[in-house]
Amino acid sequence: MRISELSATSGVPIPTIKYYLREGLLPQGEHTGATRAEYGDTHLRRLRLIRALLEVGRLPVAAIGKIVAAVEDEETPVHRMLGTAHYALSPPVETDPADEVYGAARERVDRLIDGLGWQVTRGAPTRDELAQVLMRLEQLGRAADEDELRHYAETVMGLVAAYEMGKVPMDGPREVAVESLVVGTVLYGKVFDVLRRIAHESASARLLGIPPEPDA
Amino acid sequence: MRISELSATSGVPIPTIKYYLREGLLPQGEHTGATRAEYGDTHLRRLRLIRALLEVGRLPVAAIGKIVAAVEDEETPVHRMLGTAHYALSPPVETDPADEVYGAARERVDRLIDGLGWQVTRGAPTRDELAQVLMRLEQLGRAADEDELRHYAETVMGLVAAYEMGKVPMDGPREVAVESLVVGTVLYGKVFDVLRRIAHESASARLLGIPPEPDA
DNA sequence: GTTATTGGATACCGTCACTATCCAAGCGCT
DNA sequence: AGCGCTTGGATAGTGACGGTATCCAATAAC
Repeated sequence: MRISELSATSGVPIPTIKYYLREGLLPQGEHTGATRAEYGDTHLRRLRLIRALLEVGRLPVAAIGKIVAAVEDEETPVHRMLGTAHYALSPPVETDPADEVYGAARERVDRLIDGLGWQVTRGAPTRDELAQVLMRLEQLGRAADEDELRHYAETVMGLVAAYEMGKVPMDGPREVAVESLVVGTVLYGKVFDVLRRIAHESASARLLGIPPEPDA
Repeated sequence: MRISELSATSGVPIPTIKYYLREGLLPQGEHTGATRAEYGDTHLRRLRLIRALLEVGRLPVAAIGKIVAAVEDEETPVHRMLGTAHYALSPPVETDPADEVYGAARERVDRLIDGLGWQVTRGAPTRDELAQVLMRLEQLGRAADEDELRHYAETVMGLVAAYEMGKVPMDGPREVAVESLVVGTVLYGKVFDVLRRIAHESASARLLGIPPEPDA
């Protein structure tokens, strides 16, 4: 497959593909001459992954680059690789660590995780991410109830996560494992988010007694 | 409160506050003279809302503008207002409606919602949003199982949404209702998302038999 | 009267994800 | 061999977005 064909099949313009190649998101094609290179199914698949992470997950190109780098470095053990990929999904949280309000929120997060008995690194960026949101909620007068959080975490998220992780093929080739993990995290994350918003609309309509739309 | 004080208390730079005023995200202060205006708690609160939606929810400024406009237009009935706010939370999905693969995904979404008996407008952007994600999942060979989706939707999302909607004070002033709805949708959405990713890490560590970190 | 601040208008900036343009080197067809 | 078209590679430009920076005349406060 030449680049023009790759572009046609994927729907991604050639200059954009070149850009991804430059940024290292997409591996180089197999050179068959000074001005010719051959692309295969891996490239098509990778391209679809990139687009999904960009458009659905709204991940920055740099983060996708990190994920890809972790996959391609054969030295990295699998669990480190999964960690890298996973952490690249957290947007960098810029908060003054000396901020008191933030510190309190962060402590609540640590307590929550410890209380659940979950095995999560101290330095996980997700801890800060969650603390950040809890802080905002407090500032807006809608602080989250700690027991409620714990309840949702154990009855819902724990099960969901365990189920999803079970689907990741750990024994196959490493890039399959990461791709599976990342796709699961990002795309199913979106699925849950949208389902929740759809459910909101329905609940709202019911609550306000809005008559259902007649069938078109 | 003058603008400098508003800036100091909120941590938002003065030029940025001016920018929000220009864009209509923040209502004008009460003019007490040609070169003086007074800001109150409403402004501080609104400012925090804006920052939360921007930084946590990553909503575009234009979307926040729409939400604010819906609140401020007293003509709009409450359920319309909630709808506007809610729909502003969906990023515009640009997909060729003639695309066959997409059409199939969209049908699955409609079937799912009908099957659940949920009351959701035909034109809801969330339907397209979900269809889009399902399509991507298919393209990546990780198509969602329809029964599984239905299961999660009814046992988890339905309950969560009904619970959260119950917290929105419908009888108070309208802007309180919208703010509550929006904050709930966006910030708790993030809470769930992050909790899920944290749970993932824990599940992954367990699955791979990574020893827990010693306490620091 | 002097100094500092304000509201308001306008122009500019940095990041990000592309796009556009060029170019020389082939490839393939005649 | 001649010729047009595509390719890889390099470099520069673009448009959207969320701010910043600068200026200004009109005051308010001392």
